[in-house]
Amino acid sequence: MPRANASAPVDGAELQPIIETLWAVHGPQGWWPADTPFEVMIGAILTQNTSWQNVTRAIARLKSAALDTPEAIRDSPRPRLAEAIRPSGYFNVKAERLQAFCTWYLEVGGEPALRDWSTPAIRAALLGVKGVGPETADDILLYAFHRRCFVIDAYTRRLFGRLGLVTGTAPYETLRAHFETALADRPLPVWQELHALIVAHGKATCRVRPACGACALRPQCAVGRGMDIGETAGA
DNA sequence: ACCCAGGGTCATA
DNA sequence: TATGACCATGGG
Repeated sequence: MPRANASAPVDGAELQPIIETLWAVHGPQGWWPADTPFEVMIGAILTQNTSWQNVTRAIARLKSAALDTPEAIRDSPRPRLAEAIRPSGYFNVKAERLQAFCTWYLEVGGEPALRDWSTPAIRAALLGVKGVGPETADDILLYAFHRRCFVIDAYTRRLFGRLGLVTGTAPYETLRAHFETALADRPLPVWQELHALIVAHGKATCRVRPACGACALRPQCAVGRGMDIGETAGA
């Protein structure tokens, strides 16, 4: 089985034309879709393995229930919080995660205090909160704290795995290191926009069943050129 | 009636 | 280290 050069790390020179193509096709995304940094953080937890549309419902319900501040979420009876976020799915699990997060957030002094923390310090602290894993932490760092952390999500694994630039199943930290090296000399907005563009492309084109016929990246894509990268799923 | 969605934790080997 | 079970709603 040809592995399509799958162990090669992402390279800045290879990344640039991909960014330009995605930008040309999907346009500026303006992520993260939220009004405040705190809302970004809540949304990052609510969107775990869940469509964003369901998350917007949950956030609207949090606002109507006056559960849109860290204090209110922390102090709410858990069943009441869970009911408010019901549309996001996993509502019992996520209610516990939101409260764990808000408890931590208030303990450390919120954004005013966290602004002065180094990126690795915030990241380590976030990962210490039960229910915050690497992707959620990097969402929060990139879009709420404006730090240059690259988010590895299912869309990123799928797209770049198919492109043949990474092994899609590689450990999170391996992929993050590859992308962060490739983006090292790029400014924050490029990091934010690239992740958003990857999601847009993953929804519109590089879906589970890919629409290669309509894909602008096809010429530079291993799957688009008909290579087998080990996705057995195709029926 | 499926499959999928901007994951994470915990138990098991 | 690496799988698998579990969590649960709403759209295609």
